[in-house]
Amino acid sequence: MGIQERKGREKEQRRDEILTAAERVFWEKGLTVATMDEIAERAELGKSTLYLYYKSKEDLYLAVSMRGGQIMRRLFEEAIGTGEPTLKLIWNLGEAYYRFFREYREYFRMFYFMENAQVHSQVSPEMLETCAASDEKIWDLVFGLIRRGIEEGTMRPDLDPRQAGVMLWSNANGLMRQMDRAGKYWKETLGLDLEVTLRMSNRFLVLGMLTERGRRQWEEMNLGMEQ
Amino acid sequence: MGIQERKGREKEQRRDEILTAAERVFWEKGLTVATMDEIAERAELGKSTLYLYYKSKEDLYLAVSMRGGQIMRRLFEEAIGTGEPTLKLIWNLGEAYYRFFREYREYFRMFYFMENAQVHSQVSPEMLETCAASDEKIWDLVFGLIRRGIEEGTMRPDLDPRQAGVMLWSNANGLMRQMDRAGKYWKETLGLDLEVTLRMSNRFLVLGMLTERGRRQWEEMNLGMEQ
Amino acid sequence: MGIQERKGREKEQRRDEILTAAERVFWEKGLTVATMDEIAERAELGKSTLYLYYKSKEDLYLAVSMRGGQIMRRLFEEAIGTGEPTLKLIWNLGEAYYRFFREYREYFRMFYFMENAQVHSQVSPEMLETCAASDEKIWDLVFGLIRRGIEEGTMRPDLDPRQAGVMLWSNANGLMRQMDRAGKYWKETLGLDLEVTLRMSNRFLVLGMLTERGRRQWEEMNLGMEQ
Amino acid sequence: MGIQERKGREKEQRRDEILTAAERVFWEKGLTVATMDEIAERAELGKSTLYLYYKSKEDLYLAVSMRGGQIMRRLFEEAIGTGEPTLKLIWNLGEAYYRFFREYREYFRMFYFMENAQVHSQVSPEMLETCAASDEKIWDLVFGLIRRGIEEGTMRPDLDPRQAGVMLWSNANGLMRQMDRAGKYWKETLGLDLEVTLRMSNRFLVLGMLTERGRRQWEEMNLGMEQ
DNA sequence: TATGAATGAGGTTTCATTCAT
DNA sequence: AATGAATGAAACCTCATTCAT
Repeated sequence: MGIQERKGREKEQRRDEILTAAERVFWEKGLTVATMDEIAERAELGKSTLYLYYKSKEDLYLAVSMRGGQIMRRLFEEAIGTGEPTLKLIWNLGEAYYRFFREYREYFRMFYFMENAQVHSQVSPEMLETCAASDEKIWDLVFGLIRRGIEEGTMRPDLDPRQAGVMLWSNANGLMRQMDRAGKYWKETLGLDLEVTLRMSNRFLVLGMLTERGRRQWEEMNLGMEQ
Repeated sequence: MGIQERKGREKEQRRDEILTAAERVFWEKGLTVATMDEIAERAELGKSTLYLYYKSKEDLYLAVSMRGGQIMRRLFEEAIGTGEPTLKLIWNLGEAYYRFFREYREYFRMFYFMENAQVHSQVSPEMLETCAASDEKIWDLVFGLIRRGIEEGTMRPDLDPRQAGVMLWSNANGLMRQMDRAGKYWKETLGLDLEVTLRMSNRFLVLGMLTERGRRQWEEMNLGMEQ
Repeated sequence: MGIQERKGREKEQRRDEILTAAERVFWEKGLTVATMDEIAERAELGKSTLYLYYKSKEDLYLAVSMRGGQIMRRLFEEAIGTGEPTLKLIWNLGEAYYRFFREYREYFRMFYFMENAQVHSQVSPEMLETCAASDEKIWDLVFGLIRRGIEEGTMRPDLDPRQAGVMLWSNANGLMRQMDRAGKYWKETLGLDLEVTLRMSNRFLVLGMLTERGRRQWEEMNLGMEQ
Repeated sequence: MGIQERKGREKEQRRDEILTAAERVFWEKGLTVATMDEIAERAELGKSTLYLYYKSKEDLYLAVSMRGGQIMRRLFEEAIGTGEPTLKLIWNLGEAYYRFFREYREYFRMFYFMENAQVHSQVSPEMLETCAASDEKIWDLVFGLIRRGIEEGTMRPDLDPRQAGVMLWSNANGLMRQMDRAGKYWKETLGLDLEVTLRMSNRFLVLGMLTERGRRQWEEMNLGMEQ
């Protein structure tokens, strides 16, 4: 039994080492250019050993991605676990996503991959499912929060919580993509700080979702107006 | 003289045939999986002939992409050339982008590619420049429109036109990505039509940008409330 | 008739222009790396036009080579047309070859090509024949000279003129190849001037071919001892 | 331990098999015309396997070449290891080179390749170095022998051993090239056996290098006069 | 469990040459 | 005579993946 356990631990640890090696390579080269050879070398393992742990390069890529997903979820949970009013928590959530974007940019970029349906074919179904599950948990955090806002009467009762959630999320996402790709250009050539833009758009959207009471509460908190 | 012209026309036509063949293959397989072999076969040309017209697979991909860019620009120009009030034109622009998304989905997807900096290295500088120029023209349409709104006093004077532009564009983009990737899931599993969400978020954002006068005008037009 | 002539002249001139263009490209890149495209561009002609004048790249290469052959023959003829004693003329011939090596190195190098029988297959029979004819003329110069030496009693009567000729020629050739490939190395690293070596070996060979009378005459002329 | 060893042996053997297959193809087709495809097929290996062992076609070519170099060195060492007088050994060396030419003609031809600087660019630096080292060892054999002759007073003291060496080598080389390319022509059309010429020229050169004492010793041995 | 070795399937690109005009 | 366009054949090389040990 003890042996079983140790073996299990060791195996888990080995998986982790592989992920760490893969991470670096994927971050440097991207999915296409990265090679299993290089990952194996960086992991100080035989190339074929990688296949004992992950079924394909794409699977491995997704596994690394999911590390990012976990970090994101942790940030989200911290952001909404402060005991502050619901509207503030919603704001916090946006800020947490933005922080994830700033501090874990590489993971953020890896998420692009999921958007390319054509590559999904290379991924094992199990991995896809694991991903979907992870995704769902995050969405649930968001949905739950908005549902709470509706229940307490600060958010409009005609709002579908999921609609509101996807709206906020997609908006933030779209802008951060823009920042990632061309933020430098916007700032240096056009003199425009997209970070401000991001907060502003977020505020506009939230305002659209609030009841009169919510609006008053929001203005008291003065969110997204600093700077 | 006549000969010269005809030759020129024929060459242009041949370029077009190649694009059309490439289009299909790229749409079916995606950039990575598509092969020049298959494109050549579909174009009923020798593979090497392709290289007479386009320097690399990536170049060809971008050339196809730019067909989409041109369509988009045409749609945009139509949308804002109706002589309607500025706010309505802004709305039209969003609708035009959504129409592009619905009717030219494949082109929309090709734009993903531009976001992947790692592949840029394979593209010829000339092609990149052409792309950038095309991009700029589209942005200018958007910026100009918002600037007009500010000048006529329907949009808030403290607004930076470019900030407003990128806000609207990124939001729409983010949501449409979501729709593309998982729209079916949202609709069939969650019963949520993201098209409605898209219009709603767009309306919220615009509302945030309007002056009091603009808001009244907007409400009269009742935009984004149908359905 | 006049027209015929002019056409002929023009055609000859065009052939020459092509040769000149090809020359440069071959000298810069070598046979393998040079491309017909580049040659055509340098000649300011369409690529297919080249094929009107030369059947293949290899043919063209040989045609350029033969320009070198003609130069060599001219040098040889000058060298033995001075009216000096036969032994001096033999020496002159060696010097002429060496001069060709120094001043027309690129042509010298092109001759390597002939040694590679495997490439001969790509050459048209006519071109090969032309080459052989050119070769023969040069050999005849050499043979004739030695024959004269034998007849006048300065060279050993038991010598086969052709044997003596090929001996002198191959020896010089072998050393000049060495110089061409690694002359710098011999000089700079080993401090050895292969030019001296070349003259010395030539002298040794000639001495071996002389009769007693020839030897006296040779010593009077003091050839290959300077420096 | 046993396993390690066996694996090492097997790998070495595989390298050898590849060399043998490559050898045949290169000999038949020459470097340019030979293809890795054909070599792989002849080796009954996947084409990619070749690249596991050799970095490029040129590298593989050189590796085959070096087999020839090793054979040559072995012949040379045998030739000078007989305990005979130095002058005889020098003669032996020439004979050994000629024997190499006759019996390992294909390798001899491969050496042409080294003279083509343009192809060097395709070769890995390691391979070039290995080649250079192999070359040097052979030259050292030759130089050492002549140095010995000078020391013992049979060869002229004013002679530079390296000069003498390159002289003998280049002369032999030049003639053998002639034989290789056109030996048949000389023999059948002109009735001249270049083998005799080779020995004669060699004798003439050596004679030029000898002291009076050396000359007497040489004549006693009657070298190069047989037949 | 770990891996070295092997490979198959295909990748893009090049270029001498031909053909229709 | 001249050429632009087209191409076929092949070239080298890569890499994810599998297999025998």
